[in-house]
Amino acid sequence: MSLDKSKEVDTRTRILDASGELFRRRGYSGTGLKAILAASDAAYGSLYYFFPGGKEELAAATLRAGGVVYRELVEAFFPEGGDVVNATQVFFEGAATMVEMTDYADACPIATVALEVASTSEAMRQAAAEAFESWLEVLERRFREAGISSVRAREVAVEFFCAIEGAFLLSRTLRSTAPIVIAGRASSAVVAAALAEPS
Amino acid sequence: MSLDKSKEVDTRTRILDASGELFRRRGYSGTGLKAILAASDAAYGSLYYFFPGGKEELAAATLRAGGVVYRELVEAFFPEGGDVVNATQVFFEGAATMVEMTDYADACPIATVALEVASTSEAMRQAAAEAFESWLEVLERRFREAGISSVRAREVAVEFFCAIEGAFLLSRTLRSTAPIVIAGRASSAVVAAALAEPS
DNA sequence: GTCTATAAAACGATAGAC
DNA sequence: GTCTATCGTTTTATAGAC
Repeated sequence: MSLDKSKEVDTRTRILDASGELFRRRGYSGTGLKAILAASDAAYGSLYYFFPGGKEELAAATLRAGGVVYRELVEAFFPEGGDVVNATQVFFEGAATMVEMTDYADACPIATVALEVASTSEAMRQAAAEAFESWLEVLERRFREAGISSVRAREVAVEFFCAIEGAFLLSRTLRSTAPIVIAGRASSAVVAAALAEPS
Repeated sequence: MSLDKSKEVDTRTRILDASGELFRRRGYSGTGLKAILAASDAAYGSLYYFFPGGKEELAAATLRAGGVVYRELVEAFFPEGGDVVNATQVFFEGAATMVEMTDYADACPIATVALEVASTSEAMRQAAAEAFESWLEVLERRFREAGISSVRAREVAVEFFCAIEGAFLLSRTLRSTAPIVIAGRASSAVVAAALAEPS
């Protein structure tokens, strides 16, 4: 950490930013190290200095970084004590806007790589699992705080996750935001119904 | 077509079967042609004889074949005039069983490749989109026949799709069938609620 | 239709100078 | 910490015999 708050990002961060964008768009195997180095304006030497484990270690770190960014995004949309039904609706609307603005390129930072490596790399699978779990924990906590029972809060969080991830897949494949809009309406209705249940 | 119904499958079919399994488990870029040829006991010459466009044409054909198989699976679970609420429940239960039996390797035959190529190959993206659309059409028709309004039938079909695909992703990543069970209960409840709506 | 040999490029990874 | 040169392998694709 330097003392002055200079805005220049260090090489490690530039590599992680570039790999985050490329892995999410083209997948793990579809992204070459050369492309990452070109996009981050770095050299092979730097990559293997920061990530001695090579491509796999870089990808695991990229999954963790993407997991943190997205968890903070969920926390921003679901502030403590806020209206979880409205937050759900607004979250899906924001997701639809992001997907459309990036021409259906940027959706979930984890999903593509997670499906690729789930059966081939245990280290990467676990990094993806921890990212997903951290999102579910935030949602579950907010739903519980809003008055939903502990068991139902976890279930509603899982349903929320499945809805947005499935909608991302369908949206990017069909090149339409309609699935995200439909999944958003359905999810906010699910949250509202869970709130109305006897606790 | 030979006159006798011999059970030996032709080379083209063997290649498509092998690519279907490998692409779904390891993704498009993660699967080499050599692995496909080894698994199908075929030679380079045969592959380029049947698929002159190379890997991309093979993958597009594989996506179409997987789309047909899965559409027929949905049709088998949703027979004409059957109980769509129960069919939804049983479909998710069957999905959970399949995922568990294959040690979390086989879920959706399209999803992994669809996410990989959505932003990089228009031909493959369209093949995946047509597969997904064909599944949605079957579900939508069955929901309409069961008395759900036209607009709602499409929405419920999309919600069904998002739930199962999101659950597949989470299930394979966490190595747990719980997300599929939760998504199945939620989806059958959604179908039941749509049936109860005034048409 | 099938086979092998091989081209040509891209891949991940390493070594060693600075 | 960064850079380049390079190794060895793997990749997709083609050519030509059969």
